[in-house]
Amino acid sequence: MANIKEVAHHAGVSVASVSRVMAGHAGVSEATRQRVLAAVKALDYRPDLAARRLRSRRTDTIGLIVSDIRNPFFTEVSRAVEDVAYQQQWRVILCNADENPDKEAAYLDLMRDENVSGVILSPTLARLARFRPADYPFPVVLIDRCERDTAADAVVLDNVDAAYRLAAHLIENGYRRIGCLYGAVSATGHQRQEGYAAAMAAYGLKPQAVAAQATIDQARTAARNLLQQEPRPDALLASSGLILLGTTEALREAQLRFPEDLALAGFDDLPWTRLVEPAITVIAQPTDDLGRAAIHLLQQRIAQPDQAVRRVVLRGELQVRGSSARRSPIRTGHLLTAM
Amino acid sequence: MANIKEVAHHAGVSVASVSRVMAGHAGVSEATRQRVLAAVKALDYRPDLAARRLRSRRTDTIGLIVSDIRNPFFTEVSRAVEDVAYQQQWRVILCNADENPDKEAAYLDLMRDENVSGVILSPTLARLARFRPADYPFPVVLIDRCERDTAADAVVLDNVDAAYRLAAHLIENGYRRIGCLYGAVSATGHQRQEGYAAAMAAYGLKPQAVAAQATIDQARTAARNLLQQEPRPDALLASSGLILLGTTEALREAQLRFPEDLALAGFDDLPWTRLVEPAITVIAQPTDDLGRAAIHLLQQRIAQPDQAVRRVVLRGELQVRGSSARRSPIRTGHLLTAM
DNA sequence: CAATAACAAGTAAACGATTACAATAATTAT
DNA sequence: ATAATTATTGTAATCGTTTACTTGTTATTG
Repeated sequence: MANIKEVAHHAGVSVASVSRVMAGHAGVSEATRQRVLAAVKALDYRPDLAARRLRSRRTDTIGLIVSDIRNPFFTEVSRAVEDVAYQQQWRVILCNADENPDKEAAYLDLMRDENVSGVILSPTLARLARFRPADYPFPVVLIDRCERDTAADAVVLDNVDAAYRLAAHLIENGYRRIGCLYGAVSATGHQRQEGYAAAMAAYGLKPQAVAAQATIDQARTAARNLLQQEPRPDALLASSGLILLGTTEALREAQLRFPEDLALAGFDDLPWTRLVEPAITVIAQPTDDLGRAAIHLLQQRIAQPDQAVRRVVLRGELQVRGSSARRSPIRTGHLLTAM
Repeated sequence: MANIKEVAHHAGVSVASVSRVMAGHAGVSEATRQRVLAAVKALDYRPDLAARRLRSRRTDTIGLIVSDIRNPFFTEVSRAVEDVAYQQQWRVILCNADENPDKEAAYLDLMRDENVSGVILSPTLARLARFRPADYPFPVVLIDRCERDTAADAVVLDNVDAAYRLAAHLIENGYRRIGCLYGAVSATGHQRQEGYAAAMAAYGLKPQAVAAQATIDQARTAARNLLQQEPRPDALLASSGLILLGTTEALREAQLRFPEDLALAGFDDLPWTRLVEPAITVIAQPTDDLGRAAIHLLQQRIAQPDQAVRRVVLRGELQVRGSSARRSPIRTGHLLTAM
């Protein structure tokens, strides 16, 4: 592979001129620009990124640390992030921390080693609790998870609001003993549980929330337990796509039909929620917007390290489907007038 | 951040010794090793990767180019690849080529710029047709797609065999007019169609295959068309998870029940295939093994550039479920005796 | 027309590691 | 005890860029 010296020699100019042309800098005449470009083409020259990064001290690389790319929510988000990044000639290093604080720490160290320009992070509960941007040698934008008092750039769903609306929808459709399965290991799960509890309280109902790991298997087990309760819940709210999946499996297993035996609703508008019969009522998350907003925030922070901290809060969209269909009119009517 | 010089000075040794200790090379006494380690700790030193890569001319980075990470098959594979890679201190650059040859070419150029140690590639049809490892400045391992005569390292499913078994299963369960929806843009789709056609031929049945883009929307449209045919197929075989999803949507839309109105079977054992009722018969792909095998092949190729070309062929596992349940005994008995 | 500004192009010093080679010290062999 | 060998350590060149600074030209201005 040709290097900058050979190109310079071939074009009859100095290496500085070649560098300037490659970087698109001003201060180079059209004539030399053309000669350089010709030489570049003739020699099939491409600047060496390692050398460039060493000298310029910038990598144009960002880290994306999520819990697990197999979680459809993160799959979508990462795709959005990568699309924007590559369009702007940035590289993305994707890492799966598996909600494991040690792994998360290891990946953050790796980001330091790579001298990344910035990181988009979906933090574990432990890290989020004491998160301060100043503790990191690079800009960080949080996604999906953020507490009310977190002083950091972040892009999140309004989880409390979304869960509130989802629970309120169930209540208004006549359900009373609504159980909630929420993710124990993330701030998001807690906030959704909070929104659910608030809705229950607003309608004078007793909440019954059960924490579960955000995996299909754990959710299935947790749902099984909830279904053993006496009296059995008449509706179930799942705080994420994976938990909804596990919960639905538990219902199938117990041969319970929705909405006849109990209603079902959850988060994340995944294709399969429209395939089961009846289709499942969900809160759709704007994953694409979320990913794009995150990388844009990051870019702005990189450009202006001292700008004020920003938080982008996105609204989830309630998709009403058959799984939460209105209950027998007798009870429903009663509630609606009581409101 | 401290650099190697400062560490050397702090430890009272030369930079060479520090470098040797960091690289874990032999030829350094235990005494100096300890002094260096102490200095490293004291100064919180981490070697600069850009400098190391520039000088050593190796990046310990691999590229992973797939069509779309949102395709669950690739989501799983990439997760497996990343797990193995990070364990060995390698970096992964993930790229989505969207079955677009131009994008694919752009990403391969990027791999060259990054001077990657190797690439794991799921090639477009166009590239695969004239694929020669020697055309690339880095080792390449193909995944998911590979022709019989491709002279390159590859890890693939035995697609023809898997599709044959899936089709044979339908036939043996009494179905006759079996339609096949296969991915038009990938070698995999074609091979699965081939296996399907072979099975149909073996049983003296007329194949009816329809090509579709491997997206949910396109598959739904294609399935609609197939369902319009007279006489209507009595079974449908979908050549990938996404196509199966779109096909299932089309069935729901047309209010057709499986297996009563027609049987259904496909590829990829995704969680939702067990959630619909009845559950769907599928070929499960060993995505984890596939990812691991790919990165291991790549490592061996990097270590021994001249070793013989290898192909790893994995077997899909048939998961029989309700969607392909045996048809009315009259016809079935007839066929089984005829075998 | 001289003085000054504006612009183009070149020179050479970084950036922070690795590594070939030389030099020295410590062992072992004779 | 000396030579030969081996194990450590240090010196300095090198990887391929970017960029501050210098020099040389050309255009502008009073």
